[in-house]
Amino acid sequence: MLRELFGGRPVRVTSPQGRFAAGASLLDGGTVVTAEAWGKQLFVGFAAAPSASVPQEPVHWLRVHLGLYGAWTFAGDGSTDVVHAIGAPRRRIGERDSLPAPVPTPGEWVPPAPRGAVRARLLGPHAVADLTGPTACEVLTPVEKAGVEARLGPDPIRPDGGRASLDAAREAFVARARRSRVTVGQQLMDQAVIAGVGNIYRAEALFRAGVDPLRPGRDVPATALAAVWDDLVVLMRDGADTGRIVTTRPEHRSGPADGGAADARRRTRQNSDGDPGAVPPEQAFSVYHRDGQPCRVCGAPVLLKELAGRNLFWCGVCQG
DNA sequence: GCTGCATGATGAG
DNA sequence: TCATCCTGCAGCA
Repeated sequence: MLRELFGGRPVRVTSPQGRFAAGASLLDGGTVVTAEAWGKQLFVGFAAAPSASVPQEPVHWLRVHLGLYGAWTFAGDGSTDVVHAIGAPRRRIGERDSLPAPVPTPGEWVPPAPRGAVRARLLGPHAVADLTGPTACEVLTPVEKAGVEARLGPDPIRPDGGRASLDAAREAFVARARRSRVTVGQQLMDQAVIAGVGNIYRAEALFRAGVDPLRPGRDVPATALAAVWDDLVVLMRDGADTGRIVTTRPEHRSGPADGGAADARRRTRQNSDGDPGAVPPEQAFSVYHRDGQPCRVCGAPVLLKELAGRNLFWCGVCQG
């Protein structure tokens, strides 16, 4: 999307909040030539100057990691149809903040003032992207970027998994997880083991595979780990497509009487919540944030335990 | 107005 | 294992 919004033309890069001022000045006036993701990291490639014919190799890479509360919010003149936000904003520019209505004459579009603590702002002729609250926002050289990527595990969303092939990526994940007696629950959160999995996918993928998250990685059968990988390939790509995480199987989604529905809505808001066609938020997860409620499959109460500083949710029966 | 919480990661001890 | 970084918002007074 950043490519669509800003690609090919010089982009103004600023740091309204000020904490990214030095990096912004390095990028300001450059051209976005590519944007790619590896796990939770976003890399935006900037070429120094626009050029009509010569293919542009990035000289700077903007590395962004949203972390827990980082978010992108987007606004534009309406000439490009984009989502309003990515990440953890409880607001959407297009909803509450209400953008200036699409201007009939795009040339006169004026970007809205930055709202909140905007670390970085990318501004093109027709659109603006504001970054708030990231864990990481820095400018890297191509060599530094390669160094970051070398430390990341395979990524189920990437077409080749970030390895020679998707099969090779799966094998790398399985072998790495079975190398250690660290619990598989912790390993799924380790970006060097597998990139891109967070607390939701960790809990949900292990539930779907019937794997006990507290089991040491080396004791989990390779077939089970391979199944977890294959499942994550489907789940995470679907999530990337829809901008929304849904991990329940249709037959396990309960009706409106589902306990804790309001609670689930409050605790994890996602894109397109409220969309009549979408799976309602209180039915999107099997175990995540469902502690104390009955397992959708067996009825046993969903368990909660703090593991390495993060909440782990699982069913002690289905994942026993 | 204040407090606590959140889909993360890092560094000290 | 803990503190710390960072931000916005729901839930409270």
